[in-house]
Amino acid sequence: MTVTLADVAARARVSPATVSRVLNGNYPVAASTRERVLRAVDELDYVLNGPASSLAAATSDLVGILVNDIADPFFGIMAGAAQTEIGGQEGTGRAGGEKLAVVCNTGGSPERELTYLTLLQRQRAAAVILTGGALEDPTHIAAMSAKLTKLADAGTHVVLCGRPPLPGSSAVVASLAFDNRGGGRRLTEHLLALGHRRIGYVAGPAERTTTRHRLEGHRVALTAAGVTDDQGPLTVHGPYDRRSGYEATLELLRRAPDLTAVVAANDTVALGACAAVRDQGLSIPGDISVAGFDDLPFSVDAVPALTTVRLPLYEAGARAGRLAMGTEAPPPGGIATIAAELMARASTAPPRG
Amino acid sequence: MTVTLADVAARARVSPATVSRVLNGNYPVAASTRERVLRAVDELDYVLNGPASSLAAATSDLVGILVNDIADPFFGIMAGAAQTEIGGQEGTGRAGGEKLAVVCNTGGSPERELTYLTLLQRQRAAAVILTGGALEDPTHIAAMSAKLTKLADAGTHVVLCGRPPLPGSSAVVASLAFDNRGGGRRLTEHLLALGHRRIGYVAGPAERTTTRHRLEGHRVALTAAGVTDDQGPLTVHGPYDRRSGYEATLELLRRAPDLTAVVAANDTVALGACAAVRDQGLSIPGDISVAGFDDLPFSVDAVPALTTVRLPLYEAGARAGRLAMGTEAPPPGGIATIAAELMARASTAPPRG
DNA sequence: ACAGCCGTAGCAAGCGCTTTCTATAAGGTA
DNA sequence: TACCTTATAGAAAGCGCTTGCTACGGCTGT
Repeated sequence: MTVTLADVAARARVSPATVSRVLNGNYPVAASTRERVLRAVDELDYVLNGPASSLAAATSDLVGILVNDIADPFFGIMAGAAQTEIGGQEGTGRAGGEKLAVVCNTGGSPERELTYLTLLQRQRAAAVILTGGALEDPTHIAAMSAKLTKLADAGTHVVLCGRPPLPGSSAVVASLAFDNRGGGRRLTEHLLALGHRRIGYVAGPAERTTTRHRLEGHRVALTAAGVTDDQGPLTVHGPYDRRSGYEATLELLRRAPDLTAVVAANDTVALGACAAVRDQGLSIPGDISVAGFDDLPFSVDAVPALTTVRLPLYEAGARAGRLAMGTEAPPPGGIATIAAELMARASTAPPRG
Repeated sequence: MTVTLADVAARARVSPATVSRVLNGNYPVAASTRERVLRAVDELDYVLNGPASSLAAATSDLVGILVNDIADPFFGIMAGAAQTEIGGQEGTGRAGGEKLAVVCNTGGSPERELTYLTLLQRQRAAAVILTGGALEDPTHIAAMSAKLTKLADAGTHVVLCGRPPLPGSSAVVASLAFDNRGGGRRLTEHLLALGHRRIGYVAGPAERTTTRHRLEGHRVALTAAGVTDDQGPLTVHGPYDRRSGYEATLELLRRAPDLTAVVAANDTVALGACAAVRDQGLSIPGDISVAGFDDLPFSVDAVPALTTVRLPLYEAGARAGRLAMGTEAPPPGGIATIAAELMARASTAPPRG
């Protein structure tokens, strides 16, 4: 029923060892022999048994990419870039670095994150890329550190992309972190420069690094401008989705009717915020300025075009992919910070009057 | 270094067979023994060797989900739903149906599609879900049919989601196809009912089933309304992205200055179309009505809210996941068509004058 | 009280491949 | 011509797990 290496060997009149070597291309095989083997492979339509191969070689060609929300382009772009870098590298033959880059959706759940890591560990994955913000729960951080250390010890490359280095396993992983703090700061500085003083902030889930860093940047800017007073009430937390932006903005408008600007945790949230502002009969940016974060592709097409902070998601994902493959040297100390650039567009303007 | 089953067995003072059975829970083991084994597993921090397990059992817990573009929420939503259905099913213990649901990004490339299928075949995947439109190239169809048949023969469940049944391997796979034709027809009927007669169409790539079906629906509606004449010139093909919508719309406007409506291949394309219309100094829907397809989450937030055709992406993905798991009975004949619902919103209105 | 069962656990044979070590045939050198 | 490289192929020992079959107490039934 199933064609095995031995079948191919028999047909090519060589030993199984030779077939294996032809397929893996890591040992000299005479050209004529190789050709005979390759022909047999084709004729029998042979497909390597991955598990058997992985078991014998004690390695696998699986690369896992963990994302918090696969339906969010923020992750899709990074994951796609990484996958391209990993899967598309080979052009010559059938043999060689055929990696299976796969993305796993944790849905933001710490349990699923750990579960996926265990599953990948089971498979003896060649590499693992963790994307997006991390949870700041101490228990979970400890569990993750332990897990990642174990993975790294087993030879799995671990790369963090868009996620700050994890305390406790710093040495074993490469980390590409976005400058969320700096981006957040510049965004709010932009608003302050326009003259805004009453600025609402729709933050992401409280326990995520991304959320905290962006918010910190925001506050740093505010403090530097001396707008420190009534801070608490003008910040609302919620998930990174459209609906959260909508509801939080309504809430902010209720709390502070004199609001002149809303900064959202990301572009998706900003879209919800825009909808809320409009549904209140207010105009953007005439009555309220709105800003996002990430600069996802749709942001430039929003009406009005969304002021936001551009993160080089594709480039970061690609680099993470290369790091995972060992194609690119890790940054000094294993840690690199990726710049975030302010994109001032039409959704922000000086406050009325 | 690495902890193996035998180590656990030794520590628990049982045979390896017993440990295996405890872990797999498919054979009676006395409660006291089980507990002893479980304790040893914990103490040694044992992680099953996936490849070895798969090899011995001749099955794997990998489920592959192929998508054309991972950065597109259209696929993200379906894939996420499927993954939830597959990965999230187990709540009780550590053992049992722990499947590793992973998504693979083909980027729309037929080679990569085949490559991923081979890779999954290597891993003896438990199931494979193919999402989104298929390429209509005969060579590729034949290759896919052969591959999928082989996969199915090897015991892999094959499910198509948002993709019409493949000729030649009909019996081996379950197929959930969207009613793209019907949706396309109803959308254009809506525009016709509003009074539009000069309707431009920004189609997707010519060789995809999705593209063809939506376009066919459009033409059926047009023909039924007697608007058959100058059809060709009012259709432009391009990729399923924002930019294509922008450029194609500019082109359409150039070709037919009397255009009163533009139908886009999907919502993302529609967003580009809207941008183009606006950049020409025209208003939506005052001067030009614009419609999309898919009803992605952002469509309702567009300004004006986008008229589109709603596809139950989440439900379809979840169902595909269940089909792949064997949790749900396949539809009669293995084929189900999923309804598409018109969502008439503010981006379409009667033509001026 | 003895045969026959049921419930558990162990033995041992692989699963299909990789890889170390060994064998052999050329080819080169003295 | 005899000996030593070099290039290439084969033999065989696992990799760590699953599972069919066997073994062995303790019960039940008559």
